[in-house]
Amino acid sequence: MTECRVKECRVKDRKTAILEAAARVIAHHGVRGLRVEELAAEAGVSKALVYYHFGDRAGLLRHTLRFIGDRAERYTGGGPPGPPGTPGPPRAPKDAALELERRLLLELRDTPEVRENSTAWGELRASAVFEPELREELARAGRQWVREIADLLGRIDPSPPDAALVGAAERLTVLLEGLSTRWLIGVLPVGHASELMRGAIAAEVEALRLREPRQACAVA
Amino acid sequence: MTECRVKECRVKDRKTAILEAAARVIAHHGVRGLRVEELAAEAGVSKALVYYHFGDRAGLLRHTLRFIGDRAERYTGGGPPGPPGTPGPPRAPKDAALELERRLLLELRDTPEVRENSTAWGELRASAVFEPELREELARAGRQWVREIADLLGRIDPSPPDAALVGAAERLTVLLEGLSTRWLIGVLPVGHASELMRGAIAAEVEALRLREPRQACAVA
DNA sequence: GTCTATAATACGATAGAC
DNA sequence: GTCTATCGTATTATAGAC
Repeated sequence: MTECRVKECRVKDRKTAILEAAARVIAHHGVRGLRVEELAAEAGVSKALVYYHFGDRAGLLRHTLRFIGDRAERYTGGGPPGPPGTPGPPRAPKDAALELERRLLLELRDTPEVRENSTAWGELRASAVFEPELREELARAGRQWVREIADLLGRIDPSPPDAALVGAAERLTVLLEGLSTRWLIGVLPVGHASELMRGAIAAEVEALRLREPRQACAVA
Repeated sequence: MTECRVKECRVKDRKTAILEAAARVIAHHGVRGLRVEELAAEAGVSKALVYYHFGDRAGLLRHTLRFIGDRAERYTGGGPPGPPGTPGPPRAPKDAALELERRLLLELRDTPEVRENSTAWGELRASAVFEPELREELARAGRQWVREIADLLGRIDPSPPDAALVGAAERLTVLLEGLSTRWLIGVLPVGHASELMRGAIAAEVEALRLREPRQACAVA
């Protein structure tokens, strides 16, 4: 089904081309602005082919959500989709704390790839309020993303119970989504968003450390 | 222009009726699903009247955003719009910490009013990524909301510099938006969202306290 | 699998009377 | 300020050939 045999991998099957175009169009005009005709033109195929492959508009959105999630999974160099992001250093697992910060800040860089992935993901997430068929995929991606962040937190400080790690991870990932949204809206400069993210990481890590208060002042 | 002279205040001018209907319709079908015809029917007026009062669809959205913000301002019993919420105890300023928690959790209650306001606000916020004319109002509301939370944080602990209070407030309000979104999507039970919010408040308050590390263990 | 052509209609916006 | 009637077109989706 795919013709990808040459080094450059330029020849894609049209189904994939449609999904890539969908991500691009959604990032530029939103889910509401997604016209099947425009999408087809962008992908270089006919309108009818879109319906052939995805049934209807809703099916297209569902597949696009999954596609974006999978793409981010490869891009972040790790497990999760989530509010997807983009390339980054080929994964050098130095200190867990640094890796955690790297992972979370990966989604807050003003590059075309991050913008496109994050904008499209944010749009689809917002649509999910009214399109229940998107929820399962969102929930799945969210869980995976939380799990990964929780594991990184656990590598920084293994003492807290898993529930506490997961709670912190949930807060950090949800905050990231919120920051990303504000950034993309244009009411929050991306640098400020990163700074806030760093602050939250620090606060959460500190809070995890303070779970055993006796220990807190022992060193002092 | 308004006929509101009887105790029940039931007779509203049609412009207001349109805005209320807009909030309702957006909460039920999203900005994407807002059809001017349906809105008019919901408000009990003609389609043409909507255009007369608001010019076009975009103008309608702009005014609706402001309307929802103002309504939340009254509802929360305080200053801010923001990810708007609803009624609550007629504002008993007990302890600042409790007031802070009350304010933030006000937006995470599963009542028809909160759902409607939050859903509509979330939709309009998401739309703002592609409709720049909504940004100014969103930024204004966001600043006001942050200011209020920062002030409450300052009442809990006056020692940190204002920038630190504002940073914490920004994180808390952005997190609230994210939690609200996830709740409304249906991937996060409202009780769990509240729990996460409380955890974040605790972490931020603690982090503010630890800004002067020498002080931290003095009491111990 | 992929295309062209077209059906069917939903939707935003306006004209003009009252 | 408010209505009814209508216009023009943008969009989704399908039919049917290749």
